[in-house]
Amino acid sequence: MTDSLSPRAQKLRDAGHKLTNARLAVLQALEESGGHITSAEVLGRVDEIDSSVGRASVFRTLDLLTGLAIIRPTYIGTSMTPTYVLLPEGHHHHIICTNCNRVIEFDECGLEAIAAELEHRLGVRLTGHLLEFYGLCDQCV
Amino acid sequence: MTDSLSPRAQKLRDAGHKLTNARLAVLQALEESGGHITSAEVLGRVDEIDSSVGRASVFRTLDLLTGLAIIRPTYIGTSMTPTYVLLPEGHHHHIICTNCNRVIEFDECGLEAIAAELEHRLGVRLTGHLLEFYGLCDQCV
DNA sequence: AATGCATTTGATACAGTGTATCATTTTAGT
DNA sequence: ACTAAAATGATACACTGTATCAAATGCATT
Repeated sequence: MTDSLSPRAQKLRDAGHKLTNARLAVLQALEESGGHITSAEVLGRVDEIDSSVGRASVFRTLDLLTGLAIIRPTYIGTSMTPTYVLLPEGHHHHIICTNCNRVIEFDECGLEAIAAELEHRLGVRLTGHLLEFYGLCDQCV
Repeated sequence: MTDSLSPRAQKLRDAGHKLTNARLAVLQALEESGGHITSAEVLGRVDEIDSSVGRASVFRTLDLLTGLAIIRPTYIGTSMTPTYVLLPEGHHHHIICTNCNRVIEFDECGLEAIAAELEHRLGVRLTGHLLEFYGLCDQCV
């Protein structure tokens, strides 16, 4: 059967991973979430989608998707189990190897441009990136 | 006494917070760390600096420093207690209000330039930002 | 369609992190 | 020095993410 897969499911398969019920359920939960979702919410949604999916598989899948740059865990509000990064001048840029966790620092200039430049200069293979600004919204200033 | 304070300690005070032993110990631990450090390592270093500092104060201070954009928790490697962010095209940009945790999405263009533009257009007050790329380093490609 | 095998799974029990609570201490302005 | 407000430390707890491993499953091949 040549089922039409979601782009993300296709990406999973292309990377050599099996499309299991657990993984598809997590993907569905993420896609239905609107873009921002906690692990607790993923667990809840997945349980509704397929209650036979185990807790461990959900976390395993989230890690897998993170490694593929399909999702990225981030801190909204309070902190839990982080690696703290000093922001010397109010900002910081780095590449994290998703395989060996090495951190390679560099100076900022462009964005899409710098990605290509970094891939060429450092021999890295970039699959995604995240830019976050911090501060106060108009309701809180 | 007009002690010379570290820039970060000054920032803390300027924001209206008291300079306690616990906070100074955490700052020192962070500054001695080289820039990347886990909470467990902070706890260890702080214990060496001043063993009377309690566990709770360390976490409180880390949250405080995060709110001031002095540090920023991030995931290096595996995940713990995250808010998962979908990366539609392999990347994503947003502002997180450190007070009410609201997320405001926007499209990327510059970097320092876009920060100023966002402050003007959205009425937000930005104190810092973080740009992360994901992928494989040259040893792992 | 059936087979075979590496991958993945789910259940459980556990380790560790971050938090709530609150009486006591400390900071810093007067 | 005095004082009020802010912050602390100790403890006990809730909860998250993980290790383990026998059983199940995806999927390439026949």
